[in-house]
Amino acid sequence: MSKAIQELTILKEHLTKHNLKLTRQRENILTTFLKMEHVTAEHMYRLLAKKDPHIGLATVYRTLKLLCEAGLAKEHHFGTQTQFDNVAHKGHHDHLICTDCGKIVEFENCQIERLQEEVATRNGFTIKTHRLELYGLCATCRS
Amino acid sequence: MSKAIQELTILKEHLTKHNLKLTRQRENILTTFLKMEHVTAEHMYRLLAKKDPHIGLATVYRTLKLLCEAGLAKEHHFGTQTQFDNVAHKGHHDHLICTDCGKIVEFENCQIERLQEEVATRNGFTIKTHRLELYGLCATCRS
DNA sequence: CCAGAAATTGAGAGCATGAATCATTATCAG
DNA sequence: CTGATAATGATTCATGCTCTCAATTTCTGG
Ligand SMILES: [Mn+2]
Ligand SMILES: [Mn+2]
Ligand SMILES: [Zn+2]
Ligand SMILES: [Zn+2]
Repeated sequence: MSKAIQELTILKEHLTKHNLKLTRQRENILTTFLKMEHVTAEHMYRLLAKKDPHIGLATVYRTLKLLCEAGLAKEHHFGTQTQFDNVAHKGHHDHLICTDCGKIVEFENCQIERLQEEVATRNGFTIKTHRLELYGLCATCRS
Repeated sequence: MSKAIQELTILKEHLTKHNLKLTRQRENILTTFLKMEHVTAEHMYRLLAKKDPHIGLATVYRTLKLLCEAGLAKEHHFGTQTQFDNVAHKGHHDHLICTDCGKIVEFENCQIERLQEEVATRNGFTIKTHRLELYGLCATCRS
């Protein structure tokens, strides 16, 4: 089973479970979404408008939110931009962001995660989510 | 020298250095700002409006930005809210945020900071800033 | 294969935050 | 004081996203 089909299956199951319908727009948005790592709603809208000039911006926003609910996407707020992250085949990770060229590198560091838990426990908190973003210059932009 | 006077001095020096003027509004905003740890522009606006109903919202935004430039405040984006943090007497710190009651706890963990540097170096990045926020439930809201 | 209930769509209005505009007012150096 | 210059505040604008609603599409089950 190819990855794209597997993700379409996940979406279909989510739709069925919530009495929602599979539409041409939802399929198109998923297909385009799966081709990239991170994408903004506006960017997706412009990509889709090339194929279907009548796609609505509201539909793009609604569907990206739907993909989050189905567990296929994850929303990240980097600076002023809201990026949707293709997470179906990824575990948890945080991000390094180049403030010059916008390059995004994903990383995972379980030592940091463990220390976060420690901090929370020490303060009587139970962590539900966290957000760790490192902003700076990538190797290319530094030189 | 009291803390409030010390901070007024810092602001005055910043103003002089940049050919800016000390106004009644700027003094009032600083005075109110120094009384709290974290505040939003809207909240500050409502507090000030009690004393001076003619204060402009734009002035509040402009002055909070000015306080950031003078090093007295630091802007944080928590969820959808933008909080201004009274940092004159604090070093760098990150935040634990209760998603139920909104409580904010500050912490500092140099082990995490060091690991962040390591991650960046390993990926060829030079960190300029970072953002670490832990969201969850505080002890009170958990029970 | 329908018919019809229910969900979805897209155009545009609405909303929230924050920044720009600009005529009027306040500051402050000389 | 006075004049150059900066600041203010009412308002409009910009951005990013959500809501509204009439028209359309989906899809179930007879
Ligand atoms: Mn990612
Ligand atoms: Mn703080
Ligand atoms: Zn770069
Ligand atoms: Zn709480």
